[in-house]
Order: sequence, then C-alpha cells, then structure tokens
Amino acid sequence: MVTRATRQLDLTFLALADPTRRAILERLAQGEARVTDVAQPFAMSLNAVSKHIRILERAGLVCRRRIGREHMLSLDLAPLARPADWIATQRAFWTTRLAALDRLLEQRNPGSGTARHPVNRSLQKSERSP
Amino acid sequence: MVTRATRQLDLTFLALADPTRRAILERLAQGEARVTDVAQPFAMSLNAVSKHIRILERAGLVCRRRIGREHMLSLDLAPLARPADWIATQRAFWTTRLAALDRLLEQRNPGSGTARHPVNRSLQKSERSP
DNA sequence: GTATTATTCAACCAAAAGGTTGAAGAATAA
DNA sequence: TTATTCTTCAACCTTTTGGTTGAATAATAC
Repeated sequence: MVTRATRQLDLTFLALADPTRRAILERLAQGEARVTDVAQPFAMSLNAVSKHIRILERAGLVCRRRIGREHMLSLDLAPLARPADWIATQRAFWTTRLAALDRLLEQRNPGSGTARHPVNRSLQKSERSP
Repeated sequence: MVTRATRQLDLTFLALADPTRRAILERLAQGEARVTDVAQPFAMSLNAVSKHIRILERAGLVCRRRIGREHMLSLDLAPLARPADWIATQRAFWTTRLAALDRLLEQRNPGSGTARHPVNRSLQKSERSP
C-alpha cells in the first residue's frame, strides 16, 4: 500500500536531504529569485542547480512562474507541515515511553540516578540547543 | 564547507525519506526488537531490511545491542531534534515574511482580502533581488 | 535581421539506494 | 558433534542522485 501521503512524505524528506537544496530554500525565504540568481552562490553548473530545483518542485516546496525567458522561483513551505507532524508525533510517543521507563526504573531502584536508561540520558544530553 | 552538522542533517533526512524505514522507527517506538522481528511485517528479504537498519544506524536513530546471536534494536530519536529545528526555523521565517507581505498588501489595498498570501506571487515581483 | 541571455533537454558518467541471492560466522539446540 | 537459528558479508542488478558537457529553445537586446 503506497499511499499518496506516504509518497509525499518520501519526496519532501528526500528534498531536504541535501545541503544545496536546503540552501536554495533558505535563499528563497528572502524572496523570489530567478534560477540564475539561485544558482549563483554554488560551485556547480547551472544545470546541476536546475536539477535540484526540479526535486524541490516535485516535493511542492518551490513554485515556478515564467516571465518571458526568466523563471521566477518562490517558496511554498506548506508541504513541510507533514514531515514536521510526523517528527513531532514520533518524538512525543518516544519521550512518553521513556518517561514511563524511567518511572519503572525508579520504582525498582529508588533514589538512584544511575539506573536511568542510557537512551534517556542521551536524550537529555543531545536535546540541548547547539 | 561540509560541516558535520550539515552531514548529520543529510543523513537524518535521508533516513526518513523511505516508508520502510519510517515503519521500522514506528515499530521500535513500541520497544526493543530483534532484526528478524522488525523485518517480519515487510514483503522483502531480511537482507533488505538489514540494509535499511544500517541506514537508520548511520543517522543515529537506531542503536544495536548484541545478545548472543541476536541483535536487539532500540530507538534513539534524539537526532530528530535538528531536523525538527531546521523545519521549524524555516517555517517561522516564511510565515513571518508572508504576514509582512499581507500587511503591505493591506496597506496598499485596504479592505480587500483578494490578494492574500498563497496567490500573491505576482505582486512579489517588486521584491526581486538585484 | 543577428547576437546575447535565460533556461531546459539530452546524453553521459560515477556513486549511492534499494533490492535480490548465496554463502559465511557465530551462537544455540539436538 | 551436528543441525538450526540469527545475522551479516559479498556479489550482482536496476533505478535514482548528483554532477558534467553540449546542444536546443525561447525571449530580449542591439
């Protein structure tokens, strides 16, 4: 069963899995730009950037409007809602479960901080803002 | 400049860009499981699932603990913090900018709701970069 | 008109993803 | 010991990524 929603998640996550494409999105957050403008900062051919843009369009994150020979690109970050939801849901489930595990460990081994699940410790450690 | 943080974002987004791997994460949210258990629901070979697991491990989302011949897999969703942050930041910038644009349009064209954000790209032309 | 600019299309390449099968390793069961 | 179980390793295959170059297309500038 390969639903459309699933496919959309695939395409969006995949579109975000490349630094050039993320940089393009960040650039377009400042306003519309032509393909040439978007490609200018990158040390690669215009064609390569053009392909990245197509992948972003496929995910619905970038829209194109032709004005004469120029193609104006603009951002549509609405498709990010679903990946954001998926991540938030997973993290919510996970942290809930870890909290339950901690309660269980505390019950069996009261007052000792050392019995904390290692994964829980890693959570507390790496969820600080960089 | 290919920083470690950037590479980590790449690997995490890529790990999430496949329905099988997302299903594996959802399965592991219910608790530890062996490779065979994780592979059981999927209509593909055990080897294929094993490869998916390696990609999840590469992103740091899955940890492995060997007990004899069994490999117990567990979840670590801490690495999801950065992708979540990236998405949230982008969306925040974007919606802020759309709101500012709406204020501008309202100023120029008071009382008219017809030019609101998803459709107002034609008016963003004036914001072209040099 | 011709030349220049903006962009894609087409072909090619190397590397990675996503899958298969068959064998090997290592721990358990008989 | 021998057989079975759990898992990876090693090839191999096909498709997709991510990049290149060279041409084609289309609009603007001269």
